[in-house]
Amino acid sequence: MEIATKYDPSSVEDKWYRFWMENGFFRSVPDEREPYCIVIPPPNVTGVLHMGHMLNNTIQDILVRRARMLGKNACWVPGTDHASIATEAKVVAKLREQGIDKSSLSREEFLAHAWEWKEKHGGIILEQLKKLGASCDWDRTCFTMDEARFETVIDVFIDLYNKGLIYRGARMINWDPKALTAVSDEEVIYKEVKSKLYYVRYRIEGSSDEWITIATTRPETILGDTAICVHPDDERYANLKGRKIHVPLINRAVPVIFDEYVDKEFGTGALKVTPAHDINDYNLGLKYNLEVVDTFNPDGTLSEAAQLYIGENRFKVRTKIVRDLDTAGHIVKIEDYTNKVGYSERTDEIIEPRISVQWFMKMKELAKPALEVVENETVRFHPAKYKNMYRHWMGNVNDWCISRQLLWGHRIPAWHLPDGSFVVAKTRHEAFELAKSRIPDPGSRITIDDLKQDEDVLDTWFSSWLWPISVFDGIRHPDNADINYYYPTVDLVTAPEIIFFWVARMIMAGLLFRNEVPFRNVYFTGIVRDKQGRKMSKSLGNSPEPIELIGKYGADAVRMGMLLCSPAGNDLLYDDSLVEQGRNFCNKVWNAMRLVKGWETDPGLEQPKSNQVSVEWFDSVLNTALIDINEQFTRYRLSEALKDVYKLVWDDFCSWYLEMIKPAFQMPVDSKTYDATLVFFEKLIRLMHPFMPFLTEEIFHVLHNSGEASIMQTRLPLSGVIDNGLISEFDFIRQLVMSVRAVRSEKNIPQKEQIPVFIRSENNKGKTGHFHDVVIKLCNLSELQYSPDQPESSVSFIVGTTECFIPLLQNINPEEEIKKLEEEIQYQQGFLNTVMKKLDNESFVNNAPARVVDAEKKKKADAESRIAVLKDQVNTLRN
RNA sequence: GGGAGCAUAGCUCAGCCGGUUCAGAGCAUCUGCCUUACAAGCAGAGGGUCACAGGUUCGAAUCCUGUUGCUCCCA
Repeated sequence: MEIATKYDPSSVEDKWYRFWMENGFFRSVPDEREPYCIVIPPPNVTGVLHMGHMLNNTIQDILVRRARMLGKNACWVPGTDHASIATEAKVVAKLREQGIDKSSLSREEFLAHAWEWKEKHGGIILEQLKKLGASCDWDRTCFTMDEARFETVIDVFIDLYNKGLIYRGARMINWDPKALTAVSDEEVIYKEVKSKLYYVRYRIEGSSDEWITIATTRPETILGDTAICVHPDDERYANLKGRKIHVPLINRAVPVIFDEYVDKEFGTGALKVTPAHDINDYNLGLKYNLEVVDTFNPDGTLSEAAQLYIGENRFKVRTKIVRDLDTAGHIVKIEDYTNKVGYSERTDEIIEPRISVQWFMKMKELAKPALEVVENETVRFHPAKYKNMYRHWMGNVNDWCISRQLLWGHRIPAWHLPDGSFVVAKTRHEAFELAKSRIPDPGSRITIDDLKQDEDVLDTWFSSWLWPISVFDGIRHPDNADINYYYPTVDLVTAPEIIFFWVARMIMAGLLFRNEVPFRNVYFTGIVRDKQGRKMSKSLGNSPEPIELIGKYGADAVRMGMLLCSPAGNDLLYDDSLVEQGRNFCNKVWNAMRLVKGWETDPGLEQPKSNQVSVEWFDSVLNTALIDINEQFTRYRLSEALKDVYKLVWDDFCSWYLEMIKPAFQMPVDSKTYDATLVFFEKLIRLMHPFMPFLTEEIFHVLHNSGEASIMQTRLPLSGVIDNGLISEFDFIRQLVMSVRAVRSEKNIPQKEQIPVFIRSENNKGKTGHFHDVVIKLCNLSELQYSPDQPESSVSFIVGTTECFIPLLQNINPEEEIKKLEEEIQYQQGFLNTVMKKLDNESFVNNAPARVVDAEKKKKADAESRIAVLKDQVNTLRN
């Protein structure tokens, strides 16, 4: 059979993915095995796969496939998130393209469009994950707004409301004037912007020319001022007690209040107070019972209450009011100023603090136990440094604003009554019954049609936080077989930026509803950046298209590339060269298979000693590596694990082992060695399978025509006996071989040309042992002999403390050799000096552990003997 | 303003509790090879005052303090 010299992923990947799906290898149902479960961080239905998903899902797939091959019942639950703001924005944009205005549609009509959009685009990202090789149990695919999840969310809302954890109230919230909705604190991104600090003077009541100057970055909110605040200890303003101040342009008289909140050093030390438009001012307003004048409309234009500039955009008004203030003689000066301004994560609009009636969830009580389980490592973070961040946040949580003024989402199950009160219930009917029961006078005339359901929907994270429970329907059916078996899940793989949005809240939900954490480990991936360290973004155009990348290099190569350079929690600077490295590795493995597959065996051939020892050696190397790699996994150092695999396969297996046992051209190999090699190869591809599922499945089948079996069904190789003596014996051989090669390279001796090597030995006893023939083969030697003397006209080198020679007829320049030797002597002498310095130091000898002192003594002896040998060489050359 | 983390080769990083010929790996670079598995390859080579300054110690990349620079989170 002809096998191509290059591995072609495109010809095998779809084939094997179909094979896995058709055989249901990803399917998991509860049984007697130990469960291993991961729930996917559900990507947005609006999303298409980006590099962050690639990294994240590669890691999950590696963990799941590994668990499966450890004999666990592995279950990876996929799904998508309805992403209310993002999806609604997309649907609105699409409708606009069709000339349809959102406001012209009823709620039901809009939702019909949204669902249509979801059905059409919602599955794309999951199909893309399949290209990556994701081994999700697709039969379990969930959507945060499918029937079970929807009902779950509503049930939870009602439950928490009844428990008093959810309340409705007027609070200052972050308002997105573009999306026309409240957003949570976590959805506000603070950016540093260059702006101006305006010094504006306000006239003091009862005088014609007494003024107080305040500094503000937001002059357009002046119309909403209801107080001036100064520090109680500020002598400059002590005379203002009991006086009133006139707000410019509208001449509203407002009080002066004295509060330590004011920073005397900032600006003029006097602060204008606008309770409707600043969170700190709002708090001052509460404290001093100030009037609240809301001068903005929801869309960020000025309202009637502003009296001036009504209907105009807030930033246009800023320019205008500054001009008008100046004209009226109120502007004292304007300074450049840099401050931080909050932007909406979704729309990039500047957030407007706004007082509005919203739904909130109390967080303090929930935060405490959720912090506790991370502190005591019931939930472990990888890397652990995120514990600090988590602790800090959990100690300072505010109540969670869970209502959004959107249509796409879980509509809040609250029903408003004509008298302004409301009831919370699942259906209109239940709400009606509840409302009736609450009204003391049964004769009061409300009808079921008087109930009006709350217009708001819930924050998207209000469904996500239930995800590890809701995917198993554990809220509606708390005792079902799935939830009992799979919950708590084992690992969660996610980005550190959603540690509070999502991770913390899932932990709270888990403890609240199941009295058990949702997962044992959280693996935080880094952010995928470009080579210059910039975030990947559409606007920069610096993100490769993942599907194209897979098409070009193969899924296995991309997976490897993603992982190779991304230790947990570190950002990954993406570069195509990483994926190329992955592809090259695939090809290397492919060609190793071609080599082994091409060998003929001869049953009559006895196994040479050198092959036997090579097999024993690699067996020990492999067993050592298996332990190391397993250790890397238990520490969640996946990137390191992959590097170890890479070295084991490329260096130890291909570069050394295969070269050691490789038969001469068109010669057969003995069957013992051949069989051992096949066993090694199979162990290696099993070990590699979680990282590179497609290539390993292909090789698995090429190696033994496996038919309907899959490598997925096999177990990871287990470590066996390790002969450390043999390993260190080979370390000497490796150095010897490398030294001979170095001489060849230096002296321009072609690899084809056979050369002799002599090893100095007084008693003709060899140091190469069973590897004798291996050395001859790897170095292409005509002979390898032991001799007490140095042959005529030869170059020498030292391996450890052993002197070796290669006789050369030409190419020897004594001067050059002497120079090199003397450089080496100098280096060794320097080394010896540092060792001597330690050994001459009495406190070192007395205080250091014996083992360390002995090591130094050995260093000394070795260095001395090497120097002696080198000096000897120089003398020989001189004569 | 509050908190956290990082600084080691051109790049990305490893180096856990101080001691292995400790200054490492991969990539990149340079040199020589199309050697019958693989040029997506093979062999070899060069490259770092471990940010800076102190301290602890027989001994510091590793522990402590300070300085500088960068990054992230929170307000």
